[in-house]
Order: sequence, then structure tokens, then C-alpha cells
Amino acid sequence: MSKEITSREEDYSQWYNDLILKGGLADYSAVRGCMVIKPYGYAIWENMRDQLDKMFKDTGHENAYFPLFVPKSLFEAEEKNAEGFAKECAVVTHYRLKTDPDNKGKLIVDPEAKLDEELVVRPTSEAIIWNTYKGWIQSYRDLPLLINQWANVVRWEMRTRLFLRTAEFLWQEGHTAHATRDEAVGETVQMLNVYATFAEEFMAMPVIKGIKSANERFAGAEDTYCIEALMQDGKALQAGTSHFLGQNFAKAFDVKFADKENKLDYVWATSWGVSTRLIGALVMAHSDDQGLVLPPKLAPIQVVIVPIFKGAEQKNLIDDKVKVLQQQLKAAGIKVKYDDNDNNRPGWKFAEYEMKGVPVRIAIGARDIASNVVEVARRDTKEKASMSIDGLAENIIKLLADIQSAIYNKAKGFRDEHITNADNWDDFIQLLDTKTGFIAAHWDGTPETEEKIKELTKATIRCIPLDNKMEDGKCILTGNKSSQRVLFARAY
RNA sequence: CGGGAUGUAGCGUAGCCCGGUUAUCGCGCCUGGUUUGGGACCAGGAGGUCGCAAGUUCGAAUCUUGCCAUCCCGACCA
Repeated sequence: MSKEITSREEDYSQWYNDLILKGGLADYSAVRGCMVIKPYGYAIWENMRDQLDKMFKDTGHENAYFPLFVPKSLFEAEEKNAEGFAKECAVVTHYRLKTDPDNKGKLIVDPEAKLDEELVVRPTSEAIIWNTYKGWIQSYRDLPLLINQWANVVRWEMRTRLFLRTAEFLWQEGHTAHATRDEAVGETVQMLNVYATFAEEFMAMPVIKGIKSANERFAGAEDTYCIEALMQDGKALQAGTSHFLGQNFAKAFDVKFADKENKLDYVWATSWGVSTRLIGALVMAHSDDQGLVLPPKLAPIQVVIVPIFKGAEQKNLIDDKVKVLQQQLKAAGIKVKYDDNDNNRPGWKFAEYEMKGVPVRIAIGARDIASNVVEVARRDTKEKASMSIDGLAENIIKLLADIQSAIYNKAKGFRDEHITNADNWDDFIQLLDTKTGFIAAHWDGTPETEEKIKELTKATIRCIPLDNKMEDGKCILTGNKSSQRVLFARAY
């Protein structure tokens, strides 16, 4: 019992940290607010990245890479964007160290190596990218420009949490330029749909597509679209954003194009991103008190095979059988690991792979081979069944698909049960305290009211759902007229 | 950045109040052997700047001060 996990009921935050640390996804580092992503966690990110990258390319985007540093003068060009990020920027002011004359073996910043212009470590890359686009775009023939980059960014957060909020994180950021407003809006919505599809089909995590209120909008955007997910503790998590930037950045960086009539106009822009935060979302969406539960489509190991044997003779017999099975499973596209490490006994391995969230475990011993079966256990329900060795790969593929949809349905059931209507202030307050989750309520549409509600309850408007029904009502705080419900929640 | 808590081996801990030989125990690790259908057992062994730095003292894990880090709760945010 070396790796006990704190239960969700006892301490949800500790449960989350235990899963990350004991599941081997990440570790704390020597740098404040920054984490080390360990191989098992990084493998999940690679799976996410590969899938998203494919989806971006299928929608016509190309990858490029822009610098980590942004000269301060460029950073401040788009005023709202600069203001929004200013208080969380790391800034490079010097380019050299030297030995400390007063303290042997120590280094100090060389005061003579001060930069003429400070370099901002990118918290997001609009500035450096739009400054570059200026040189790439002259004519409508250069549009649309559809570029994505995979990168790290730095936001100096006061309080950090593994994967959910770290000072440095990995993400992708798409930055596109278009000839018309409609096309740019179309792109914004298209990428939101890509994110929603990814979240639901691959992460098995239901999301609500919506638009942010003005308070929650990305600094420098005209509209921020988002996907919002619900975690098991009833708090909402913004899982991805897609921004319609209008002509703000084109104007700030003077990016004009000539249309067919040779008329000059500013281009229309979008940007969109998801980050390693998705791993935090994935962890919280499905896992239980025994450890991680990973969706088969993103699990680094989909099937683990554990041999059970007495003596070398049986071990050899099992090895031979597993070699064949392993080949069949691999040929069927299944990521399979054979753990015949002799340091640990089967029971230990069972617990370990449950902790790591491996969707399917196959146990195979001499008596199984005698009757031409294996024991198959699924992580999500802990059910065990005997399965014939004949046609095993086919059945495992079916099982993996079953698990993928089962955990999606479970998460969706939970999410749907936690969207509740509130028609007055008292109900709203009571729901926040007792039930949590999303609360659908009328709001008068003003930033002041939203701010007030946030002050009083810590709940914010997560989004205005895209598929919202129009419905007359009264704002829960002010009683003013409202034409639709919006979703409130406490959020990460 | 405010409030609270914690810091002793890779992990979890005892000792601290009331200073005194070689810092306790469990897990893990190494060697050898026996084991293997839900977290194995026996024997031997390695592993420590007691978070860091000053101070008090003959003597500090223990007392004092400062600093640092982490966690939790706020404010801020993806």
C-alpha cells in the first residue's frame, strides 16, 4: 500500500494532486510554478497533439514557429491585449552574467549587459506574429493565411496548480488572417467545433460551446468563443478558446491587403488555442479514487498484459503465447504493453495499472492457456471477464470502443444532471452552495451585473451557449429584462 | 500578494514542548534465495547538508531571528 490516493470526498484538491504525482504524469520542479511533465504525462500530450495537429491540417492549416521573445514595443502595439497580459509577463532585461567579485563561485547579472529594449517572454504570440504577417500579406491572393504553432508560453501566475495553471505551459496557438469579416468569424467557429469534437470524441469529455461575456473575453478580441467542461467537483473548466479578433491586430500592426478592385483594407483575424491544461481536464473528468481513468483514444498504453505463473516452465509457455497475442494486438493498431517484470507480483501490477488508468488489463496464466482464454478487466467499471484467445484482437477493439463511449456517457450524464435552472436570486445562491455545476439563469447583459454577481458568489458567466433557446425572463440580480439564459458556475 | 499549515533518506513518518553518545520506524532501493490468479516472504546491505542561513550554547533536528519552498483557502488568471 505504498501509493494511497486521497479520496475525492476527503479532499478533492489532494485527490487531483495525488493522481498527477502518483500516476506519474508530472512532478514539481526546482522552478516556482513550473512543473516537469514526466514521460507518461507527456505521452498523453503527444497523443493529444498528434490528433489535434491532424485536425488542424485537415482544415487547411500549416505549422510554423515564432520567437519566444517579443520586443516590448511590439508587445504594447495592441493596447487592450498588452494591458490584459501586462501584469503576468516575465521580462528579459539583461543578456549576460558575470562572476561575482565579492562572492567567489557565484554569479551576478552583469549591469553592463542591459538590453536597450526589454524582451517580453510571450504570454501569447499575437504581437510577434502580426508584426511578421505585415510582411507576408499584400494582396487578397495571400489570404487566407492559416497558421498554427506548437509552443511554450509563460504567464506569471500568483497561484499555480499542476497542469491547470502553471507559469510555463505548452499549447498550440492558431493565428489566421482573412479577407472578410464573415470568413474570419467562420474560421473562429470552425476551430471551436474542432476543439469540441476533439474534447468529446477523443477526451470523452462533454463540452458546452458558447460565447464569453465581455468580462471574460480575451484581451484584444471582439468575441471569444469557448468550450466549457464540468469537473467532478462541480466546478467549470474552460477547455479551449477561439477568438474573433476583428481588425484590431491588423490595425495595430498595419496589416492591409489589396482586394480584387485594388482597394486597400485591413485584414480580419482569429486566434485559437488549447493547452496542457487539457490533461488536467482529462484527469478530473473521468478518474476515481483508485486512480486515473484514461479514454482509450488518448491512453499511452491501451492494453497491459500481466503474466501469472509458477516457475520458469510456465513463464516460458506464457511468454510464447503472449508474443503471438501481442503481435496480433499491435497489428490491429492497439497500444499494448507486456509487463513481465519479475520484481512485482500480479496484485501489485493490477493496482499499479489501475492507478495509471490503463483502459484494459489482460491477465494470462497457465490455466487460461489450457482453456484457450485470457482474463480481461476494464478499468472504468472494474469488470472482469473471460475472453477467448481466438479473435481476441477484434474483441479488444470492440471493448476499447465500449469503454470510450461508456466514460463519455458517464461524464455526460453527470454534466447534464448538473445544469440547473435558477429563476430567482435565492434559488441561485442555494444551488451554488448545495448542488454546484452549471446554473442556467437570466442576466441583464451588463458587465456591471456580472461583476456584482461574481463579487457576491464567486460564480462567473462561463458562456452564453451557442444553441441557446430565446426565452423572455428577468435578470436574477436586477430583475431587468433578459432574452436568454446564460450559464453561471464557479470555475477553475 | 494576504490568511492558515507544513518542511527529518526516493515516499510516508517518530523525536522537537523539556537541547546531550551512533536520528526512529514502515514502504521503496541493492544482493542472495523462496515466491507469483488482487499491493509476497526470509536473510543480509546501502542510503541523512534534520528546507537554507545566521544567532544563543561546552553542545542544536530540538531554542531565537531571517529567508526559501510546497500545500490549502482567498484575490488574479487558460
